[in-house]
Amino acid sequence: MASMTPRRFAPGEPLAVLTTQPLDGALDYRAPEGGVVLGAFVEVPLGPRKVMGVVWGEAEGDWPVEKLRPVLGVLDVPPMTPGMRAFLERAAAYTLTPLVSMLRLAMRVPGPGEKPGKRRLYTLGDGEPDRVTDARTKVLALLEERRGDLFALSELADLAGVSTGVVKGLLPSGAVAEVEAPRDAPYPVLDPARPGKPLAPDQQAAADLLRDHLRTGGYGTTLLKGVTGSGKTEVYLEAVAECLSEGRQALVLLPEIALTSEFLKRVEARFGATPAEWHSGVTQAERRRCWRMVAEGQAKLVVGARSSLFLPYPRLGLIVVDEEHDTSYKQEDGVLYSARDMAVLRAAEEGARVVLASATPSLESWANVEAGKYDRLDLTSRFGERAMPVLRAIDMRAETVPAGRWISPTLRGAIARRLEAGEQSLVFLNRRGYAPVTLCRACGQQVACHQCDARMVEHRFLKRLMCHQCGETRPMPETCPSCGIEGKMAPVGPGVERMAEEVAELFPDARAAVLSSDLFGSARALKAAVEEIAAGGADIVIGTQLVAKGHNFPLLTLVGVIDADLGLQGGDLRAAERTFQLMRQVSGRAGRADRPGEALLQTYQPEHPVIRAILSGDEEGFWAAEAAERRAAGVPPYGRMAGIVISDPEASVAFDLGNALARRAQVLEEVGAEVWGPAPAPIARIRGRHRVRLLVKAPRQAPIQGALARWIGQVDVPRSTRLSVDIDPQSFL
DNA sequence: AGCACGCCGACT
DNA sequence: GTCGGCGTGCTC
Repeated sequence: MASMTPRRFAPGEPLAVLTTQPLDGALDYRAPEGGVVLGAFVEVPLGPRKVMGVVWGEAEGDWPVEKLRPVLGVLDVPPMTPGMRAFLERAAAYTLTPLVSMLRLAMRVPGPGEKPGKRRLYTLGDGEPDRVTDARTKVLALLEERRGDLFALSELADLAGVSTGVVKGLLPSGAVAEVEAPRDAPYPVLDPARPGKPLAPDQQAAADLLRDHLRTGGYGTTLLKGVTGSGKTEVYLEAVAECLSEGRQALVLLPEIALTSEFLKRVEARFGATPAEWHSGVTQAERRRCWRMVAEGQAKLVVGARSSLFLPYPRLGLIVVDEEHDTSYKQEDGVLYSARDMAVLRAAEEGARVVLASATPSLESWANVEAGKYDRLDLTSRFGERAMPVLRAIDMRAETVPAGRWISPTLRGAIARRLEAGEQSLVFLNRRGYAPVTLCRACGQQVACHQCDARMVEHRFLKRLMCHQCGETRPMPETCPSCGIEGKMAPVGPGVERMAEEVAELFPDARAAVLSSDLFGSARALKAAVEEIAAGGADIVIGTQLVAKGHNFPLLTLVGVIDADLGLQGGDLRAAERTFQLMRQVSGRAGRADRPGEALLQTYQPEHPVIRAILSGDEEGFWAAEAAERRAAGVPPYGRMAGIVISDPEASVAFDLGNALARRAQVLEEVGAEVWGPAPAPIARIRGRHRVRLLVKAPRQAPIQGALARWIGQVDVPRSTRLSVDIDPQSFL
């Protein structure tokens, strides 16, 4: 393991280098002058170019030794550890992803090999610009919004959508400041010995157990389950503290960037300093610093998105996956992986502990506990004796709601009572935009996206129609695109923006606020809005599932769910689980110490088992029933599945390949797997590419990856065609 | 991924 | 004749 002296290649000795170029595997080179160790980050010649790679092992030997070119140079960063290399290989094998794609995830950092010298970075200055132009305003607005961040020149120009000249032009007036930043400064030291918040008895017991696990050492996974407000964070921060005091590194994964700043504050309160941060919103300068300090073992705690699993920790002791059930942990484009599963894989390679935290764990984790693979810790008392909200269904069949309206008289009355009492209400609808469908009252046609097999969604706030598949927008049409008749386009169905309109009509004197991801340009703007609402800046909040994710609204005592049945449609394998989790999460937003909350679910099927399980709060019962159903059907987590999506500009090309695969399913049947399809994917066209899907279902213990690789290896994929394999798919689009 | 090579159709 | 479209193949 890590204690062994690494294999050293003498100058001129052949070795294999894995580059980030999309080649099949590693290429052979000669070790440079001075030699090189296994795992070293190197620069090698590839054709006319210089590319980065990692010394991966002994030479492959399939290329004439006399033709080998020497490694150009060794980068000034610690070599990749054996644990990291093993993790990338296992992750590649598990997800059926080329190893080089995995390596790319691990090397997504600007200039890892550059010497840590000084560089010029740019930030907001205190001067006023001598002249104001559109381009200048863009730059200043960006810097204003991201006050405190340091940008590289080209990065700043890129993000603002201007040329570098614009930024330079703002320097003399002092509106933009140039700073000579020492590159890659170490992070402030976190102090695990600082006293934490006093813990309730059940929190203390859980924290003690997690600390014990870390002291014992070795891999293991614990499911930390606790209702909203039960103090899961305080508990796992104790595990982080133990990890830090042992001199090992810890990683906390959060499902959404918008949650990081609040979390960073809690870390600072606990450990006296802010940890390293890694997600898509972090600047290049900061990414470089983080990557390097992690590699050197100086960054002890990283808070980040799923990609922070691929940072080069030399001494990883703990990975926390907060809100482990969250679907955004599944990467749905590019490399398809589940950060929750990869966290377990990485920890197993590093001999680290995993804590999966959630109020509503995934059925996968629940089943792993049942199977004895994971430990389970429960936090039962709600913090400050906060009671769980009262949950009730509103039977929509018994309510009278006019056409084009969705708030029932019962819900309306409940909101009115909260208004009188000076308390907040949340109107929840998991649908962005104004209306999900726009149709022509003359010909009945719905407006569809040109590029995708999907309806355009009206976003009245943007005054445009938007495709939720490809993001394309176009102006709201006056005349029907199908029949050309004017003035007959009509919105059908509710979205949050339309709910805001209804709320304004029903409660004209109330202050209403809409929280939907597309209404905020940045995580910062969203956070500011959330904070204002939490402080009492609105009486009625209208929100999408964004509001279910960990934000706290202390004044909120009522949650009204407009359509509790929404998630149950579509027949997705996880529809019941998702609805159950979402409803519990969103209901958990209501209530506070001195006033219990209430959650009202508008439903047309109050007798549906899922709705009844949500209302009764019988979680274990729900899971047991859901588990029994999945076991009987042989689907995850009690069976393996893989989704194969074939896409091509030509529908027939995609179908031909799908049929060719279906005909050669013998190799899959040999391991007990079945193939379904090909069939048009649920979204049959995205960005002009026709999509065909096959589903593979196999028993839980079947060696599915090898069989899939052999199966797909039998066919030739045309250049224009893309074939992706999704092991353990979460959504079936 | 890049980048060169090369094989066909519209120009000087 | 030859400029340049982008399909095909190669990189140790």
